Amino acid sequence: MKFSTRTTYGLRAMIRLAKSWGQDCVSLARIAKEEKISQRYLERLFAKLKKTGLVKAKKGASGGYCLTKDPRKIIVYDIIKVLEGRMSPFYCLSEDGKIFCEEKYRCGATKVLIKVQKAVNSTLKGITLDELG
Amino acid sequence: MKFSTRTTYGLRAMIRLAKSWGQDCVSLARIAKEEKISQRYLERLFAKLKKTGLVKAKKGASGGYCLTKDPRKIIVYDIIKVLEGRMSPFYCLSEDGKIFCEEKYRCGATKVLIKVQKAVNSTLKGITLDELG
DNA sequence: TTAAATACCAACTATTTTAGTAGGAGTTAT
DNA sequence: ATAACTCCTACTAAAATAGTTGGTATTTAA
Repeated sequence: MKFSTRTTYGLRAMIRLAKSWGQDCVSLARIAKEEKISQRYLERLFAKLKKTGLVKAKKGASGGYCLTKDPRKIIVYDIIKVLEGRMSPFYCLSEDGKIFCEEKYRCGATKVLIKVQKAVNSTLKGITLDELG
Repeated sequence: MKFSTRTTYGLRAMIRLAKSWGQDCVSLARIAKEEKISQRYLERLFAKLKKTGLVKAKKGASGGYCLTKDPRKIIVYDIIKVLEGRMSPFYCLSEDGKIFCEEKYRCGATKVLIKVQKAVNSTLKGITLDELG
């Protein structure tokens, strides 16, 4: 059970943006260099983050990305959900904890997974981006 | 972020053994049939579970596996740890929460991972096998 | 107005992990 | 003796992860 590097990379990049909140955009080239992450890989991650409205982009020279709102109002759960793609600990659970599998009446394992999911989600929902600087 | 099928399969099999606690061993052929899991795959999972002492085996005809102790005393965390192989949410964390990565002083992401790890572990440590029947 | 810096788009690839399968050897109750 | 088991090691197919590659579009700064 683990998070992918996407999550860590993306979080670190977002933390970097939080540091420059209220100032100019930060280019991916810069973040990539500072955080030692592949720029090309970051580009792909930021495409997602932009699509969901967590960041906005400024094209052209001296462009880059910046947050769309105050880092104190950005919930870490929302970032990780985008990066990780799926926040359910297993296939028979949806993100909000609903059970898919037909055999639910005899699968005690789902009981465990539901508890884990709740614990993880409530943890992540209780952290804001600014706390990570 | 998810658990592998190993975890679900293994948990279900362990729950099945808990059901027969105090009685005869249960063969993998039977569990595989009842739970609709590949027997060959279960064999491999049980090799691990046996190695860590969670179950014991009885060879030969009418043999099988059974728990080594009362399911009320078996912690789900210990089962999943064996099955999943790694309980750390990311590479730079060890199972007990220690930080490996050199860049820890500037990686706010680890703060998140540590919290998640604690939440998951304490959840799993609070569930015993008998509760899942 | 041109050149450099940037985001943006889509496809490709290498590596690792997952989820098994296959073949057989050793044990034991009946 | 034989059928029902565990047990051991290696192999394989599919998926996910972690990137890379090549190129286009847009904007700023010189």
